[in-house]
Parts: sequence; C-alpha cells; structure tokens
Amino acid sequence: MPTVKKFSTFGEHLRYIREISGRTLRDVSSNIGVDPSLLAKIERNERQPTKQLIKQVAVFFEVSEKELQNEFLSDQIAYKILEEEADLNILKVAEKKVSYLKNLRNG
Amino acid sequence: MPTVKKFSTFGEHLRYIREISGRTLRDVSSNIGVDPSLLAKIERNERQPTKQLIKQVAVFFEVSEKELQNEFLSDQIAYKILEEEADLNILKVAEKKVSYLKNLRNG
DNA sequence: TGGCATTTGGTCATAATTTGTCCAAAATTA
DNA sequence: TAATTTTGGACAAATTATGACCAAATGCCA
Repeated sequence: MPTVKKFSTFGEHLRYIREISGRTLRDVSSNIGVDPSLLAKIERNERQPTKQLIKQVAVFFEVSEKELQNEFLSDQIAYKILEEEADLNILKVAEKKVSYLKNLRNG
Repeated sequence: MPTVKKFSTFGEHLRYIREISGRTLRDVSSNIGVDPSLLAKIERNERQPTKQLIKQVAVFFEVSEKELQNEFLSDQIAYKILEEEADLNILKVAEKKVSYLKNLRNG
C-alpha cells in the first residue's frame, strides 16, 4: 500500500496536523502568540501565513519547516493561476525561465 | 528551421518589441501616459507592470494582451521560485493543486 | 569634441494591499 | 442548556508597491 498522497492546501494540511495533535485553535494560537481567528482563517486559506508564522507552527508541531514552506509556496502558485485563469502550460514556461534566470545570474 | 524560442523575461520581451518598432522609451511612455523611467525599469525587470499597463502596451504595439499577461505571470512564478530558493518540483505540486482546487470549486 | 537625445538610478510621496486584533455570531460538544 | 470552539466581519496598523521627479550616465553623430 503506497503512502497516502494528498493534494490538499496549506490550510488543510495545517488543520490536519493540528487535529491529529488533538489541539484547539485557541490552544495553538495562545502558544504561538496570535489570535485564534487568524489561525482559523489560515486553515481555511482565507489568510496567508507569514514566514514567521510558518516557522512557529513548524516548531510547535515539530514538523519540517521546509516542507510547510513548500506547501505554502505551491499553494500561492496554484491560487495565482486560478485567479488569473491562466493555462497550466505557463508552469513549463516558468520552469524554463528559472533556468534562464539562474544562468543570467551566474553568467 | 524551427521558430526561434526565447525564454526571456517580460521586460526583455517588451524591450524587444519596442526596439523593433524603432521607438524610444520617451516616445512610448508619453503615448501611454507614464514616466519613461518607469517603463525603463519594467524593461529591466526592476518594476512590475500593472494589468492596466500591460493592456496599454499591448494596444500600443498591437500585440496580444493575453500573451503579454502570460509572459508576465510566468515571470512572477519564476522569480518567486528563485527568491525562495525552492525546488522546481513544487511546480508539479502546484499543478496538481490547481486541479484539486478547481474540483473543490465545482464540487 | 560638443551637443543632443536616450536611458538609468535614486529618492520620495502616495496608493494599495496585507496583517493581525477585537468582538460578536454561529456551531459544536458534553 | 452551558461551555467551548470556530467563524465572520470590521478595522487600525504595518508593509509593500506604484509612479513621478530629477539628476547622472550613456550613446550617438555632426
């Protein structure tokens, strides 16, 4: 049986790890020093977490900060594409541009 | 011989179409009603164009607005990835998320 | 070289967007 | 029903982006 792969969002992922830890929003938010409604909004993808907040929840739940960052970044890209109603092939264009820009930098 | 494929940036693209049209920054900027230094920065990717400005240059140069928008959007994604020093495979994750989110919407 | 036009770079006020809090309403749970 | 948790809206504060102004640099060519 393969590991379960989820294509959920950052918010859903965060809610998931909070719920399996058995903690409430109030509990978590008071521990990391933010308002519970803010965390709730982040879990519902109505607000974007700052890097600072990503780090805080990673530390609090003892999960990989880098993984959460990636989760969030891919969310941002996905939302952008939806918002602009853009074609998915722009992702391939973007990929080529990354190489191109890296070359520009290095020379 | 295949058509020449360029992986240049939005700014480079804009500069290209301006130069083949034989126009100066001052000329173009006065026509679309912005400061020449702003256009110059956009061509050097030091400033991001607004949607409004993308439309204006598309009209002025008689090129596809949608194409310019895509050029800009893929730029934004590429720059984001570079800035966050993220792995390119997050693009694949983002792609899956787009489908996932589209499903969420429709049901 | 000199003079003119073009492009670049820095600074700044303003505008636009985002963040996070407060608090009340709704939902959930016991 | 009471207590707790979660949601939603409104708002001030903070952050970020935009575009203009202007001077310095560069390029061009008589």
